[in-house]
Amino acid sequence: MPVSSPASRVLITSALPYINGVKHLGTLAGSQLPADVFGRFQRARGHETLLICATDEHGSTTELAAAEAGEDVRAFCAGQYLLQKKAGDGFQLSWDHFGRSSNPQNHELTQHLARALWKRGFLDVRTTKQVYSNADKRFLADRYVIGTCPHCGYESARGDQCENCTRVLDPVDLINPRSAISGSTDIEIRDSTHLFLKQSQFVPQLREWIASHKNDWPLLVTSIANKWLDEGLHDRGITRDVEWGVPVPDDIGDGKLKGKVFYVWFDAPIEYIAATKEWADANGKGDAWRDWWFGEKAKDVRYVEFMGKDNVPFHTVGFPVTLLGSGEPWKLVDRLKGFNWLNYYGGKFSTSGKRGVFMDTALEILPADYWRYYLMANAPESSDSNFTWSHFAGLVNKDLADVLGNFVNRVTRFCAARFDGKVPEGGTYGVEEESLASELDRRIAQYTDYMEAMEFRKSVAELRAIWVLGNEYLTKAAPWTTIKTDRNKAAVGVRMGLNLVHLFGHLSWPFIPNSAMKIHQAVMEAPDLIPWPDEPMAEFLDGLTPGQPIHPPDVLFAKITDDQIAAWEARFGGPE
RNA sequence: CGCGGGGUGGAGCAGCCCGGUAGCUCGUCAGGCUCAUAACCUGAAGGUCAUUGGUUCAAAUCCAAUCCCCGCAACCA
Repeated sequence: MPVSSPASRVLITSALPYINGVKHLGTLAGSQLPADVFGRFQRARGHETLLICATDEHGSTTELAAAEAGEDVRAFCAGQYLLQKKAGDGFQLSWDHFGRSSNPQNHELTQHLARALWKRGFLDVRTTKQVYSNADKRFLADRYVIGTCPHCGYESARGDQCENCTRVLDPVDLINPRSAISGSTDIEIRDSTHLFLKQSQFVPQLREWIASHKNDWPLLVTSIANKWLDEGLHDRGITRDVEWGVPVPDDIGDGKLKGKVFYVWFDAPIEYIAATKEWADANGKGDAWRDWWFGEKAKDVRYVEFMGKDNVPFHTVGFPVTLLGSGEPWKLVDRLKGFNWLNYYGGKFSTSGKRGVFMDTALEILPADYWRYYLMANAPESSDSNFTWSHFAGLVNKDLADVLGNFVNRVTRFCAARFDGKVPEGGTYGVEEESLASELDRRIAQYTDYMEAMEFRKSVAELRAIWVLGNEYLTKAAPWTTIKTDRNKAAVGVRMGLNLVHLFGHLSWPFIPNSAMKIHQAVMEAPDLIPWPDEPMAEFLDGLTPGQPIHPPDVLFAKITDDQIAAWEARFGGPE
């Protein structure tokens, strides 16, 4: 049967969602959701699995958002954290721990790793020119400086790039520069001292490491990683002149970095580890977190990361350099699954433009499983993919409602009507049933392989094909016909149908956990964690006890109507 | 010539690494069934695989050039 996997412990992280604002479906599709699906799959297979995520909270963007909301940054983050946690729970994201990068565990670990890097000579103190706004009393990141583009004359060019002519800019080149925050022109260039991570020294090591994963990372990931190395890896500033972050300790940089904090992209990935410590602390597990990340005990851990393509450089370059440079035996990622973007009608999801669907509003409209199924069936694996309401409705209506939901419905209803709502007794499985079982053995092995390979589109297609086998079988068995002449024969068809319902509950659980639970409960009590079937199908499909009662569920998946599509296109944006 | 990804029947995708009858889902059309959410099952039509040139007995697949779409370009996260 299914392939066996080498490691018995699986550590899974998904890219940390930025704290500011509930994320849209594209963010969900590219990191948190596939991490959850994969985590559920690994748990179902009986592996010890740890699924970690957290909010990424630091940085000037948060400070400014808090100021705009008129809140203290800490209170602001606490509120946003709860919103994100709630949205994730609503989507049934089964994290073992959902942490916060602002927690003490991360402060401690970030400072520890920085000290290790400093002691080993991998951090440089350098002075750079920064734009300072007197009105805002703060240094401005490049993108917060606005002025006239020296190339094309566009008046609202940002300091990092002109949106009009697309040229890359330096904020000091802008004509009539002003603060994007206050609009003030009272700005000046000041010197500021920062720590730089000497990434450039790690190029050969990184190159070798990335090359070793040529076959188990997606092309997208190795391409992006190699691109950074090929273009010449620059040392990277890892501190910022903002308030909200992990402070640089006094013993680094000979006191020249007083008042500075680490840049979010330095401390955010460290939070993967720190969140694991949060998990251990919260559950009285002591040093158990180290066994997942550090030294000999972590060697049999298979570590898998999920992220959108924007995050790939930080996970293939920045974070590995932090860990390697520390000189300590930290676990590096084994398998890195990167995703392209999910677009909305060909364009970006946009908070300000009110385009697209966000996690909280999505759940107001439809149950989590509808979204989970669609987002994984349509996962942007090989290229960007595109959300449209009619595509979404098509998948939900056809696959979930017609193929799966209706199958469960027709089997259980017929059983209730003609067999007293109990698993029918009588008759024995014959050639049709044996042939179905061996076909399912093949299909499930393929499905399992795809899941293990994290090929989610193909996995869903295989799962769907398995559901279709149920309908095919039932049509051939036609118990509604045979019952007129041969009750035992009809009993065989219905009994097999109910066993298939049971099977579908098991196989569907990673993708659509709530529905899978309902499907399973139609034929018997369901455990909280529905295991992956590893026995031969001939055995599994004989698992229900004749005579036991069943419980036909209500309609599992309601169809999406054309009126709803039209209403949602009007509400969330649709074809231009 | 900045970099990466993509361009395959009406729509969405697989196949490309390791050349050898072009595959899947939706949609369309026809038939079957009537247990079921007007659903399910069977069959059919529909593609010069972006374009051009090359290598080869043979190219969606390898090579070269061109065109188009998306994203990125290091202080946005």
